[in-house]
Amino acid sequence: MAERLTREFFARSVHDVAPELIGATLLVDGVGGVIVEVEAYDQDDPASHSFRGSTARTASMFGPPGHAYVYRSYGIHWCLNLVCAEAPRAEAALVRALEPTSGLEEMRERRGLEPARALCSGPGKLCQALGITRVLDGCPLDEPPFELRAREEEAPLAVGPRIGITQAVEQPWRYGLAGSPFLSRRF
DNA sequence: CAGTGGATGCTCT
DNA sequence: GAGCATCCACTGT
Repeated sequence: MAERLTREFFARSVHDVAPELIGATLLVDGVGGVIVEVEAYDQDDPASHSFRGSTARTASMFGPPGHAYVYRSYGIHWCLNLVCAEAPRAEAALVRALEPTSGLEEMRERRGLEPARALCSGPGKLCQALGITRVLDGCPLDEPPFELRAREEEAPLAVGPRIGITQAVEQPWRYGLAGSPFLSRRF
């Protein structure tokens, strides 16, 4: 059985943690799958929510590592981040896509009938499929309802620029499982 | 296919 | 009151 990811794993630079998350398993109440795409955001990054300091919305990104930072995007979607680095650093990895492996029926109930490759292929989609909302903002990742397990083997990485941002567009801080059909977009 | 625009709510200026 | 770390439906090839 793969090792559980604890606070110590996340208490490092997001630029070290993010690529190691590819291939890890993320479950919420037993529903989820294998992480195939993440993006790194650090505090010196104009595209990061932590760039302009702590606010009510971003407080959990400034909290201890190994916790969730959940925010609403475009008024409609929820997005899940895994908080990295020790305070006062504020870094996080945005989980952008999963390969669904567990609880497919529940995901389809939440998102409607879809092929497996479309259930979690985007940050808003996977939060809907896993039932992630603001309720989980600030919750520890090593306790229920979360279950987070390390990858069993090193994963072939794809790297590229991040998606949907207007600042620091050129930084290659998007990581994916090379060749996976479950990505939000091809690299 | 690719490209466009609407929905929607909350934060910050 | 603008602007979003998005998604989907709709258009036109």
